Amino acid sequence: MAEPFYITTPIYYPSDNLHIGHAYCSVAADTMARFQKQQGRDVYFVTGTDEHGQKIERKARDKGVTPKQYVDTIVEGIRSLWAQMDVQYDDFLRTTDQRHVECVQGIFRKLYEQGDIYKGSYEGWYCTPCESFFTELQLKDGCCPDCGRPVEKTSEEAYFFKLSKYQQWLIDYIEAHPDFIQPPSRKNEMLNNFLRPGLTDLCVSRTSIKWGIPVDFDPSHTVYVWLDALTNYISVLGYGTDHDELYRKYWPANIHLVGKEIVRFHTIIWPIILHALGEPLPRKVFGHGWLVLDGMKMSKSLGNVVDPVVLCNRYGSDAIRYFLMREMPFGSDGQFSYEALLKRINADLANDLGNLVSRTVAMVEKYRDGVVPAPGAYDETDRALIALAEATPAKLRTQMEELQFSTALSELWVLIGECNRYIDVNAPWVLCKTEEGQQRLQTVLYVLCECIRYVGVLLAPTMPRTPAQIFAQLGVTDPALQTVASLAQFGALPAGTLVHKGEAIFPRIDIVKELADIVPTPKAEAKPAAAKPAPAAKPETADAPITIDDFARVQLRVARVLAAEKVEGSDKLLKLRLSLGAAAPERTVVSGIAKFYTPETMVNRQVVLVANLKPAKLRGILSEGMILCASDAADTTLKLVSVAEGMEDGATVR
RNA sequence: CGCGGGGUAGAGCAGUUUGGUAGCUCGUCGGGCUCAUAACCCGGAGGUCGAGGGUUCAAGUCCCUCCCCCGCAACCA
Repeated sequence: MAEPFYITTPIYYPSDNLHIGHAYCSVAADTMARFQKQQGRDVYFVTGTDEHGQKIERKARDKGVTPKQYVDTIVEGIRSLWAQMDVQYDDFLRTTDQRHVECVQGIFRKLYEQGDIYKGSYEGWYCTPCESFFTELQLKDGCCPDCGRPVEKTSEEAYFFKLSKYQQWLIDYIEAHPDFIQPPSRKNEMLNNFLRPGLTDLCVSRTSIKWGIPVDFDPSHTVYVWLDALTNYISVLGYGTDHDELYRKYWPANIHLVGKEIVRFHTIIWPIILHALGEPLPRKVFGHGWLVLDGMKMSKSLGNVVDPVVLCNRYGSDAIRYFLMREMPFGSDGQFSYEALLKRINADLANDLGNLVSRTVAMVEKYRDGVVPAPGAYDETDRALIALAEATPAKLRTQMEELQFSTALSELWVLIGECNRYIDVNAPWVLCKTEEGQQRLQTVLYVLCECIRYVGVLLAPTMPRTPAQIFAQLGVTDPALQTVASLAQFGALPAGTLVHKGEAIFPRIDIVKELADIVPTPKAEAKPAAAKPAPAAKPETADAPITIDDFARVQLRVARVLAAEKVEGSDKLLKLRLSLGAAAPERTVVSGIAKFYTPETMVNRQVVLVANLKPAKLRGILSEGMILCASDAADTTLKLVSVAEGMEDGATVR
């Protein structure tokens, strides 16, 4: 009876298409699921979408569709993304599924009946036009963070979950189970930051939000976020129904894989919910890091999201999966850049792996008519390589159990590297020339083919498609030779196997050309310029003439100031809220003009904005552009650049 | 002193738990090879391990002080 292994990703919020960061998490979960399956475990892997809430309600309204219609479209895209990336889940839970709705209602009722949920009132700030509640902290400058208009203090009836009651229990639990929260640094963060200072009870229902699961015994209330979202991990297993076989088999989960920003909910709220229900806790919550772009988090509003679909179409999902799992240690943040991606593909996949396969298969064809020869007696170099090959599966296992994907892959690449070295040391092209060399040549070719078979098998969890290509070239058709079990002892590959040289499995990419190609969108343009190996341009002096193309790279736009205020703690800076017309998102720009213009005189004025300037933080505020001004040499006078009347907001300046 | 993470070769990172000659990948320079996807193999250059002080025979690694970056503080993986 195989040991069960239950792994989950977070359920993603389908307010928009997913980006490469989401793919990162799902690929990791899928890789782990495939790995465990390969090890013979009975794996259950679940993902899904968290479809309720105000943001989606509003997005749908803007598009003139129902919330369900809206998320249906997005969810379709998500599923096709996972199909494209070979994320092979066993179940996909949508929080709008009837099974989930009933499960959540049942849990809510049970917690209410046992007194862990009680009715109280929720105080917050209400924005009438947006029909939204905000907490004090969410407000921007005391106004609605969405529309910038004033808000009023209101309260509404709401149900609360008694987190505080279980606080001490949870502290004790976390301390007694040091592996529960991974990586360990997150554990301290949770304890020091939230648990020890004390928990406040969690608001679990709202009357002002309609798009959600109704509380069945009090239908004016809608179940609010976390109680809805977190329970997906058990509702998907049929918890609380008559058909809870899956639940009994797979719960508690072996791993909840989550992003670092939601570790808190998964290690505080979720355990307490489960404990209150009398259910066991997941064995491990692993908070992975983020992919950052130019040192900044990816986000829609910054326009720096990377679309995984584009990447997969261009380079194949295996290459993207490999990059994601190899490039950065799991658990900490990692830089994403196109340059790093392309370098990885060339160096590791094309040069090391792909080329190893081609040169080996080519030699078997050239020297042995494509037939894998039988090995003779092994010498020192053979034995060293064989020992390495045989030891590699266990090394990978050790790393994978710790979710160290990157280290695991680098172990595998040690074997690949040694194969390449082995070829050099043994020089088959010399052996083939002499009678005495023939026997040796056979051994060398055999050892190489067998090692490559090892590589193919071990690659499969990370790269589901590549092994098939490798095996096709090697002539390995027997499924039994594609399992980890077949790696127990070196030499399972039968002599006499017929190889087939085919296309390069990872063709080299011309990085310079590709970089110029891949980033044509205006917003993204500024970034890779830095990454590009810029043909050693002499440091241009300010006086050197620029071409019209150089100038065209600067996007100048007319913008209207919606709001202005002084930046606290600075005597030079004004924080401006700008409109580029109704179609474009509003922007915040911090400008050093406070000594010359008061906030009041700025409002409703039209200014000229450098729209594609790389965002920068000034006094902790993200400034998304720059306002043009003229000033004299001594900076004693400064005047805003403006356009003659009658231009609409957002107009281009050139 | 809100909490947490980080500052190691041109770039990106490992090493810090258990102190003992500073390592990996990419780039760069030189050499080798010709089976292979201008690839592969070998070698070199390049670091006062953020700063200062301390403990020690010995500190990137332990202790103290300081500086700088980043994240979090009720819902962006």
